[in-house]
Amino acid sequence: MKFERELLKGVAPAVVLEVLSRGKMYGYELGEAIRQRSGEILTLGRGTLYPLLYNLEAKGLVVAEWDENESKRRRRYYSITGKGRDQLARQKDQWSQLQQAVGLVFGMPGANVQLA
Amino acid sequence: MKFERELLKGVAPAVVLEVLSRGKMYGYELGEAIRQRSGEILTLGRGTLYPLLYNLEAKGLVVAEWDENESKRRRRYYSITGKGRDQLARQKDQWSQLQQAVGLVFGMPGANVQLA
DNA sequence: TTTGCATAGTTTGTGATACATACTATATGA
DNA sequence: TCATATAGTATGTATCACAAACTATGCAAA
Repeated sequence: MKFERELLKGVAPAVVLEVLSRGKMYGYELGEAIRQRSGEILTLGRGTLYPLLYNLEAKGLVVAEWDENESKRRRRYYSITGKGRDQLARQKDQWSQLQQAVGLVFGMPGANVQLA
Repeated sequence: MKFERELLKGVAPAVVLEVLSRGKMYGYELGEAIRQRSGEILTLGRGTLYPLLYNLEAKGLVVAEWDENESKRRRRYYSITGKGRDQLARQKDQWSQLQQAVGLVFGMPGANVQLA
């Protein structure tokens, strides 16, 4: 599914953090996981996903480490940090609010989703 | 409500087109209408709304005309075009899909909203 | 009268970022 | 050997939300 470019903006970091909140992953694996978990709808290209990960790392929301196994192909594993979890909770809340607001404007019912 | 800056991206044009699809409005009025219709959640500043309208006009999705009444304060009325309505339908569909995809990733239920 | 507030629109500059594309490189199976 | 899938990096482009500063009008209260 090819989205209008800008539509994905803003929600992409939250999606990455959400998937990482269930366990560490390396970049490529993460891209596949997002695709599968979103019902094949969200597909982040390399040029989107990797810079996004660098950005999250720079903000201290994830930490990265190279695969300790030297013999295999080099993989960089990403884990979410405590700060990342806090940020994720805020972003999910904001997403929920945005969803509700846009639902009201569009006249879509049933956009009232609760978070934990 | 102050959203994470980027979260609003992409959906803003659709919100504007949606509100305009119910009748012509001038910029300031439109901003207030969006705020009210979204349950006071979405507030587009002048620096967001006006450039957005210029952009939609340049793309032929809306047309603008100055208020014919000379004596009053100048107001620029915007109307949605046929092309704008087509675009709106596509954008609403994309929003619906994105909502569903993100809902799946976040594990939120009830994100299956139908469009007409 | 003048002062302040709400209305109304324009313009500029900043920061952020999704994406395409091109590049290097490894593992595996036909 | 060669194609394909995997894995990560780097660069350049286009887009856009927003703050802030600016001009200007209408109206009501001090």
